[in-house]
Amino acid sequence: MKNNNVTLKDVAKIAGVSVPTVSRVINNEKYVSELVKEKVLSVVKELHYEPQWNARSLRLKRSNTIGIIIPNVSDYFFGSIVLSVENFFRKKGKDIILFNTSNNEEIEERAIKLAISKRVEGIVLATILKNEKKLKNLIDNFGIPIVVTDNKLSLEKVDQVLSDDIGGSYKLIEHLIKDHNYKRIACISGPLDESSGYEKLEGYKKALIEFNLPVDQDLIKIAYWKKDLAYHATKELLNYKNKPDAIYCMNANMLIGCLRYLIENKINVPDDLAIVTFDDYDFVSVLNPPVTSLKRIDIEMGKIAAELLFDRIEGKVGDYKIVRISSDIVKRRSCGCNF
Amino acid sequence: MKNNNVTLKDVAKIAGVSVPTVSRVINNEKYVSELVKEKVLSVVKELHYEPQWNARSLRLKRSNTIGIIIPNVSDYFFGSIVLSVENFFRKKGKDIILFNTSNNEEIEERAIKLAISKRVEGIVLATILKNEKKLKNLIDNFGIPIVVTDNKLSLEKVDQVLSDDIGGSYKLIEHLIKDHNYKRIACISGPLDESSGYEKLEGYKKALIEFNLPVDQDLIKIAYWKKDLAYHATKELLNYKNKPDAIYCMNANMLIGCLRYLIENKINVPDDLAIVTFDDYDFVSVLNPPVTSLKRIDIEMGKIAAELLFDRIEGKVGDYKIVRISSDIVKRRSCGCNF
DNA sequence: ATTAAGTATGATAACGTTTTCAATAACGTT
DNA sequence: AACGTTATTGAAAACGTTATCATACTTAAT
Repeated sequence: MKNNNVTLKDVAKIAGVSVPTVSRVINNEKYVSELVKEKVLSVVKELHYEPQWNARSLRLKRSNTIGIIIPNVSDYFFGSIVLSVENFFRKKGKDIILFNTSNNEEIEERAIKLAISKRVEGIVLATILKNEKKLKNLIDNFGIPIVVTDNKLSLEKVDQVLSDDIGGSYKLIEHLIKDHNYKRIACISGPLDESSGYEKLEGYKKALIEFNLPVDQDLIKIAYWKKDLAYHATKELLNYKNKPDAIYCMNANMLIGCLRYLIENKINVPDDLAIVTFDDYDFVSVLNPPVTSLKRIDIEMGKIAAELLFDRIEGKVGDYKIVRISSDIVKRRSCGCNF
Repeated sequence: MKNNNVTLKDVAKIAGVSVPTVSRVINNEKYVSELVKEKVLSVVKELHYEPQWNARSLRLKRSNTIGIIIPNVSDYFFGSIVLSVENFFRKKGKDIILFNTSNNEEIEERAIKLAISKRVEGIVLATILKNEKKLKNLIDNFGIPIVVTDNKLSLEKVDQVLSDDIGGSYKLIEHLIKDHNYKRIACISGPLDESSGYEKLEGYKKALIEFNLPVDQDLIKIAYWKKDLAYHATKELLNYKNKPDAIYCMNANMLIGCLRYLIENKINVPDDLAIVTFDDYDFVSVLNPPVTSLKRIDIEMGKIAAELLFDRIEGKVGDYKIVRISSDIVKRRSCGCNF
């Protein structure tokens, strides 16, 4: 009864037909008699035959597999991306093979090569920019469809799905200034050599400048998307003689670090300090007070990335796109709104 | 310069040697002369040769791939499991292929078959119990190593890594009763046909009984791990004439739903109502007030699951284990503690 | 009745590897 | 000088599929 590697040959022998005939049956091709079909299917069932994808892929030169390369699945943002990419491609009958890079450029490079070696049909890639040159080489040499997300790359021949970081930041800061009259708005930032950090900072500055507020370098703390660094950044900011009256956190991790300091030090939001953050993960709305942020677009980004990749895999030609997804502000009490 | 499928044969031809020789070089076998080795490696580099895993796997009868089957990657718990399993097996040179089942039994069954069809070397499975019988068949028929996590299965021939749900619940409720004298403790529960729901409820009841409190069915609301159902459950609970004085949420999603209702209705924690929850994800500690919970063990569970699976794959024999991981309480202000 | 077209099957080759196995060369030992 | 090792290589087979081709049998159309 135990399978442990039944092959077409085994099925063929017992069913008393040839190997190609069995293949035809399980692939539902025409030109198989009803009689044979039934016989074969019954043997397939009896032996618990399952086709072997290695062999199939080798023969078909098609792996039916998509690679997804991200820093960390358990991150709020990347988890969602993986989920929606998986959902999309599962429906298309393709599998997802997952690579966590832990933000390590060496691991990322190995991941890309491995993915290629596995002959994935395409890659969804959230890259750290440091590999840009190597990545260009890989794309040129292997010509595999890649969709980039999260960080913008200055590469041709890839589609990109990005959030409107400049616009999003701008909306948040504009709201703080225009609707609530905050004047010293600090910013806990991601690294500026990643486009998402750089552009979010651009949006922040743009709003300040537009409303005639000074851009004070002391109010900009780079915390590399990390909780603990954000904690320390918050501490520094609030130890200034001339304290900020609002803090903008560029991602959820840093929001958590920031809040940890505020709670430990019993700083009241929004009375002592306003808070806004970029992404609206579900816990953000149940913080006390709920935190103003931008509506989530991660699920949508994943879906669009998957669609673009699928089109490329199917051979659709055309210019490579950079899709920017912008998002509305969700006003909540952390900035003084009364919702 | 473009690769697009360089094979050993191509390398062999240009290097002026035979195919097996190239194979020997890239696999670092002995009995290859230095001269040939150098020549071959230079051609490999020049042509950007990457070995083709399909062919390799077919020949070696080894896929170097692990399947991981879970309801939802972007869930706090499962995201962590996936992360630690990936980390472990990546170091062992194995890939992870990911299946989201969306808690759908049909999808789960297909996922298991697909995984087998891909000849994964083992499976980490967080299953919904409904497939238990089919799962037993699959295991019997294919004899593939499986480690089960999250929910306990009454199956032999699998290792299991579970949290100590009874003990954990007990600790939380005990704390509420013994240290803070709460008397009407409600419970927002997962479904009772999953062991994690059932056992958490057992722990809850055990504590009540032990401290001579009645088990009031009206205070037990099943919200199927979902935010919105937990929201409604909370609403119902707080509309009773005889309101609860504390609520225990069995997972993070339901905590979020519960908190949403509390915030909307300006219910003060812990003055009006105490809250405890099972898992200590990072946002739990920055809620206002921070919520009492049990220390996270998801990362550890993933690691242990991976280790057990690896041992089975390597052929280690021995009794199948059920590893229970228990976890300490983290006391915070949501239940009246003063931390 | 002859032919053409369609239906049903199997033999053979191919996908890209690795693993025998055999052949040859190089080398020291007697 | 004959021999046994050991080192180096290649030819051929195999892994489990699917595609191509050829063959044989039906059926329908003339």
